[in-house]
Amino acid sequence: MLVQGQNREDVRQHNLSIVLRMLHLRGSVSRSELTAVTGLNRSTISDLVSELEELKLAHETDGAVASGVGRPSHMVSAVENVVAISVHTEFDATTVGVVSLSGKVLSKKRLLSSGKPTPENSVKLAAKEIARLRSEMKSDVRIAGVGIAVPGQVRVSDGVVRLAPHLGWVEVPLGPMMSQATGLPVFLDNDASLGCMAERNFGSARELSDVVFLYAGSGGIGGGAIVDGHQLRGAAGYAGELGHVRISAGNAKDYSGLSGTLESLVRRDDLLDIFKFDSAADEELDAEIGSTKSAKAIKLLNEQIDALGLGLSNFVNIFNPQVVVLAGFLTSLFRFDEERLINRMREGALGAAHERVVIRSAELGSDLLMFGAAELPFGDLISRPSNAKLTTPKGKGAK
Amino acid sequence: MLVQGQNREDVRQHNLSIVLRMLHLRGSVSRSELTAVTGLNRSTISDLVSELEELKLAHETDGAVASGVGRPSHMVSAVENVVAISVHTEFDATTVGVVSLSGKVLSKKRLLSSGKPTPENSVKLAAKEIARLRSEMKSDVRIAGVGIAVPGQVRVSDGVVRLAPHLGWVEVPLGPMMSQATGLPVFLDNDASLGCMAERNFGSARELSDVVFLYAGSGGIGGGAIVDGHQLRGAAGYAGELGHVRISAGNAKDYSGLSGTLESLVRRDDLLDIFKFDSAADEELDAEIGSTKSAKAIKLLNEQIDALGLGLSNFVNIFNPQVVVLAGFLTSLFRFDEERLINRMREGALGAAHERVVIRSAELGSDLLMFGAAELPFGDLISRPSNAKLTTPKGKGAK
DNA sequence: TTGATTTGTTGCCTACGCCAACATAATCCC
DNA sequence: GGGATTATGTTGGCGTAGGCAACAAATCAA
Repeated sequence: MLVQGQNREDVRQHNLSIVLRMLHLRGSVSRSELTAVTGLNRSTISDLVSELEELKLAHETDGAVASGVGRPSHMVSAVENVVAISVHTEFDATTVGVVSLSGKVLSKKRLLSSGKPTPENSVKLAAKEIARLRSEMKSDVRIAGVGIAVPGQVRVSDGVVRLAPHLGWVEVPLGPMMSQATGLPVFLDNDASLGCMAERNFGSARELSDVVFLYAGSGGIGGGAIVDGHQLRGAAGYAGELGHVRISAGNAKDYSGLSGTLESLVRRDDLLDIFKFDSAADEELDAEIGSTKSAKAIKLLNEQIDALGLGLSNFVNIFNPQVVVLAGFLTSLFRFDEERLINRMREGALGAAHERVVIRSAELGSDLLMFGAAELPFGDLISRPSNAKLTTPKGKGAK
Repeated sequence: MLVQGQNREDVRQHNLSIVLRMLHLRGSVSRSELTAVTGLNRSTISDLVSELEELKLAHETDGAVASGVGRPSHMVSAVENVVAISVHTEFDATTVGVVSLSGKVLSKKRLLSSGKPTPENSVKLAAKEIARLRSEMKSDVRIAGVGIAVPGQVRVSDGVVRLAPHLGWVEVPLGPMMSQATGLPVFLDNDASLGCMAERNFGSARELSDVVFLYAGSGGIGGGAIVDGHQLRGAAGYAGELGHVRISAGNAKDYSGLSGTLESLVRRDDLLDIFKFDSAADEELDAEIGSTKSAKAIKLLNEQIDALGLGLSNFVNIFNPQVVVLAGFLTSLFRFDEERLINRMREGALGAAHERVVIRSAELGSDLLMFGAAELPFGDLISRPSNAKLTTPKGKGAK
C-alpha cells in the first residue's frame, strides 16, 4: 500500500504544484482563475504565486485582463528561461530540442545518423548537440533535465531500455549513460506514451481524463493511454503496447514477431509498396492516399481501416475513453474515410462505451515528441517546485 | 482540470482516510505499523486514532502485540457494527448480504426468482430482505449504504444501468429506485469491476497496484482492472469490458452480439453441453473438468484455454499487470492445464511485459461480490470519515 | 462623481502535524 | 531477578500555512 500520510509540507508542495502545473499547461492564467479552479483563498494564491516568483518559476505579466466589472486580475505566467531538453532516438536520426516551462518548443534539430545506431553513438550524438545548445544559452537559463522518447519498452524505474526492436537494443542503460555524458538528470519513457501525454497536455485531448492514443510510424504502431487523468504505465512501465494487441488469426507478423496484431495488419510499408515509394515523409504519403484512384490501393486502405477500426473498438471496450487520438499515418487513414473507420469502431464496441467517444487527429505534428519528452523533467520539477533541482547551462546546480 | 487545492481540513480528512482504509483492509493494525506505513508522527497517529474512536469507526483492541523488544504496540481495529449491505442482481436470483467495516461477510442470502426479473421486482425483492435484515440488527449498528453489483454496464454518475443484456435491462435507474425503496444511500457498479476490487482488497491480488481480473459465469465474461492502484472506470464508468474484446475473425457471437470476442470463444455453456449438463454449479463443473478423459472434452478445453491465453496476452501487453486473477469457471480451465495457459499467454505477449506476471485464481469464492459491492459504500465512508452519513437500522440518520 | 463589483493586500487567528521530554512495558543479558 | 536496552504511548508547546475579515485598488455603470 502506497498510502502516505500528509503533513504541512506536503500540502504546500501540493498547492505549489497545482498552481505551477496550471501555468505550465496554459502558459498564463489570471490569479482569479487560479483561486476559482483550486478552490483556495485569494490570499493563499497570492502567497503561492509569490513563492513561485521567488523560485523564479513564474512571473506576473503586466497585461492585466479585465473580464467585466471589477478590478482586473493579474496574469501569471510560467517563465520561459526554465527549459527541458527533449531527445527522440530513432532508427535513422536523433532529434534534440529545447522546450520551455511555458510550453513552447524553442528549438529542434534532427541529427541524421547512418546505419543502425549503437546506444553509444546515439548518446554521443545527442550529448554533443546538448553541449552545443548549452553553450549558446543565456546564463540565466536553468535546465530541468533531459527527457528521452524511446521507440521501445522502457523500464522507468532505472532508465533501462528493455527492448527496442527497431533499434536493435536490448537491456540498454540509456538513462545512466546519458546522465553520465551530460551531467544532467535524465528521464525516459516509451515514445507513444509520451506522445499521448503531449496530446493530452497541449494537443487535441487537452483537459481530458480518459484518452487512447495510437501512433504509427515507420517503426510500427505504438500506443498510450490516459486513465482517469493519469498516464497508463503498468507495474514496470511497459503498459500501453496497443500495437501488439492480437485481433486476428492471420500469419503476418509485426516487428516484434507477433502475428495477427494490429501492427502487422496496419503497415506503413505496405502502403509505400503499393504506391511504389521507397520511402516517403508522412506528408507525401498523405497526399498520395488522399488523391489515389487505384483500386488496389483503395482495397488495401479499406483493409487497414477495417483492422484499425477493430482495434479501436477493443480499446473503447477496455478503456471507455472520451477521445481516441490518432497520429502518424493513421491520420491519413482516418481522413481517407472517416465514416468507415468510425463505423468499424462502433460495430465492435459495446453500445454504452462508444456512445460519446470521438476520433481526432493529433495536433502537435512534428513537435509531438519534443513536448512529450519534455514532460518528464517538467513533471519532476512540477511535483516538487521548492526542491527542484535545476542546472545552469554551464553545469552548476542552481536553485 | 480536476486539480483541487488542499487546505488543512483536506489534510485531516486524508489522514483519517488512510488510517481508516488500512483498518478496513487489514481488519486490525498496530499503531506502530500505522506510523511506519503512513510516515506520520506517533503523536499524530495517536490523535487520528482517537478521532476515529470518537466517530465510533475504530476501537483499540486489548490484545497488544509484542513484536520483539520494546513496549508492545496497541492494536487498532475497524468496528464491526458499521456495515454495508451488498446486493448482487442476477438472472435467476438476487443475493443480499451484510459486510462489516472490519472486512467480514456477516450474512448472505440468495433469493431465487423465477423468470426474467423486472427491475421493479428485483428492487422489491432486495428491499424486502434489506428491511428484514434491518429489523434484526442491534440498535447500535450503523449502515453505510447499499452497494449493488450489476452484470452489465453501469453509468456510475447517476446510478443508471445502461445495459444489462443478460437481465434484459436497458436504461434502468436502479440506483434511485433502490434508494427510494430503502431510504439508504445506494451505489452501483459493474459486477466484474467490483470483483476485481474485492480481490485486490481482500483476495489474491492484495496490496498490488496493477491487476487484471476476469470473471466468467453463466452470463458471459466480465473484466476489471486496477491501474496504478486505482480501479479502471473510464469516462462514464463503462471501462473494463474485457470479455468483449475481439481476438478472432470467427463468427460465433457473444451475449452482446459481437463476434470473435473472448466471451464468444470461452463459453461455459459449451462445456455444459459437452458434459451433458443442463446446468451445474461451478463446483460440479470443476470436478468434471478435472476428471474427464473424453477426447472431445479435452479438445474443447484446450481450445478454450488457447483463446483465453490469447486474450490474456493482449491484456498483459496493454496493462503490464503484476498479476492476472481468474474467477468463475476460468479457474477450472486454469487448473486443467496451467502450463498451457501460461505458455499461450507468454507467446502472445511482448517479452518485457510478461516477465513477471503471474496468473492466480480468485480467493474469495462466493463472497466475491458481497465484498465487492460493499466497497462502494465503504469507499464513500472512508473518503470522508468525519462527514460520513450513516443510518441506523430504524432509519434515522446517525453521525 | 458616486456606487457597485471584483480583485489584491495586510494582519491576525487557528488547526494540526511535529518535536522533545517523559512514562511505560516489553526483551536481553549478566 | 534486576538493571540495561529498546520500542511505544502520552503530554505540552511550537510553528507553519491556509482562512478570514477589513481595507485598498481598479474597473464598469450610471
